[in-house]
Amino acid sequence: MTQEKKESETNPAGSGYLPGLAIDAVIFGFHDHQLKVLLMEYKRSKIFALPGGFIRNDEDLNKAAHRVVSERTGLQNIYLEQFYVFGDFGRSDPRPMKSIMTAIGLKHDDTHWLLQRFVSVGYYALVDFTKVTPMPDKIFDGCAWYPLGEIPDLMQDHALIIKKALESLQADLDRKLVAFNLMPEEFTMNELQTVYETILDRKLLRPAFQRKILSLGLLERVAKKWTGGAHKAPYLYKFIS
Amino acid sequence: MTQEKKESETNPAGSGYLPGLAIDAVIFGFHDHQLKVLLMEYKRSKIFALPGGFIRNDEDLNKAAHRVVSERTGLQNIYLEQFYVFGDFGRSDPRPMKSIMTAIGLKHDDTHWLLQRFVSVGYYALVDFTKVTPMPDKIFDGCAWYPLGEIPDLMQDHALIIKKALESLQADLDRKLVAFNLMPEEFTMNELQTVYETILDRKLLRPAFQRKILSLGLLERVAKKWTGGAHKAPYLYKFIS
DNA sequence: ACTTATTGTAATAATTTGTTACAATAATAA
DNA sequence: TTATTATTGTAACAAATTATTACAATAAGT
Repeated sequence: MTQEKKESETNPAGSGYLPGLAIDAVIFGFHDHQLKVLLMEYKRSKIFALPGGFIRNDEDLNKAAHRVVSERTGLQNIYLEQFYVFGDFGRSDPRPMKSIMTAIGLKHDDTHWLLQRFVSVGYYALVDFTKVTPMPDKIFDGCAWYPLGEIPDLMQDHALIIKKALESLQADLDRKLVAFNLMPEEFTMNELQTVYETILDRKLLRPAFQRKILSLGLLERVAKKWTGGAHKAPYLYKFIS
Repeated sequence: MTQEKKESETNPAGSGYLPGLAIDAVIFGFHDHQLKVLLMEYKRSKIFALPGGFIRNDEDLNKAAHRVVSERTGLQNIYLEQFYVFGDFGRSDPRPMKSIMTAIGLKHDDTHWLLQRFVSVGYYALVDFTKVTPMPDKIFDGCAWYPLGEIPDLMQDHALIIKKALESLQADLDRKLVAFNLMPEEFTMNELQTVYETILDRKLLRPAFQRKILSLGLLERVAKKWTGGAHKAPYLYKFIS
């Protein structure tokens, strides 16, 4: 099965996939007190890009997005949110892709489907950093986490896509309950607060935060966590419902 | 110019337009104490649909959406918001379109581009009802307003698209300042409150609403309005910024 | 003038959010 | 063992926001 599909991803006409339509995924993880995103790299030419993919002729768009994110993270059942469609005429600069295709020895002329105009549906994903195994694909031989403050130059409009994804995440933060998807199974209140503060890019007051979060009734106290620090041990919480 | 474009919209291959990608617009207006949407009707077979269109090869997606909405309303500079992409495999039932094409004598077989799978980008528009001149298109010979409570059966997943559009509008209502786009130049506080109540589908308290809206500092008092009613005359306001 | 309906806003109550304060630890050092 | 230190959990209070009640100010009609 995968053989055939991968074939069609590199054939010149792109048969088997919806033409002109792509998915770009901004996969957020939290680690080391930072928000990070998963980026693909074509190492030879140091070209960076968001994880992306195409939609099969018989595949739901949202299913395709889940597939793309699963293929890069190794995870199933990921929290995914459509946030914007990037459809400007000028967004598809074919040059970086062209130089990659030349470098990997993929035969192509200017009519190769990967070099045409693409409209791209932007999704953001929230994942438990500790569970992810970054996986390269056919075209990009690197796949790794980059802190939001240290994003390298990206292909096409991918920097804008990340910016819009972050803005959407910030807006969704209290309307939905998205932040929990970034946490491991068990976490302290302080860790959760740090995630909120990092996403919103501002400090929150500890007592107010704790009161607000606990009042949602979504957290269950698991046990105390001995951190080894010279102070009272915090509770561990886990998400219920 | 328009001649050529209209030609390409009905030719069997759909040349000149991005393949497989469409725009559906939920155009909201407010009139007679009701939220209404603009619907297209093919009168012979009583088939109803949302106003929609396609994206030209050299056209920005958002520009295309503005064009689509302008063509149906006669208005320029419309408030438009992308809200969701509808991309399920099963959403494109070709039968209604087929029967219309037969009825209008458009030659086609099953490979005609209008009968293929489409992914559709959903936009909602907010317009001043009193300024709109509903305009039919090549395929649908009717274009008229329908109150949200009296929407007829619609093609494909267009009922779902309206539902999602309304949910997005509700969510955007206080984060952005969208409601003003539904108002005429000058309006009373009561009229504005009715719009809010209709969108949110719940009653609001008059003093709280007035205080909140005025505290935004976006409204200017114009003059009193003599309604002819046996009571104090309300102020008229207009939107400043 | 008196009545009625509705407006604009003041006054008060309830709720939510922001801030300060402090007792309860877990480790380390005296 | 007993301070000392850092951090946690939460109470207590303050400020701000939002909800509710109340009422004077009209614009007609009676």
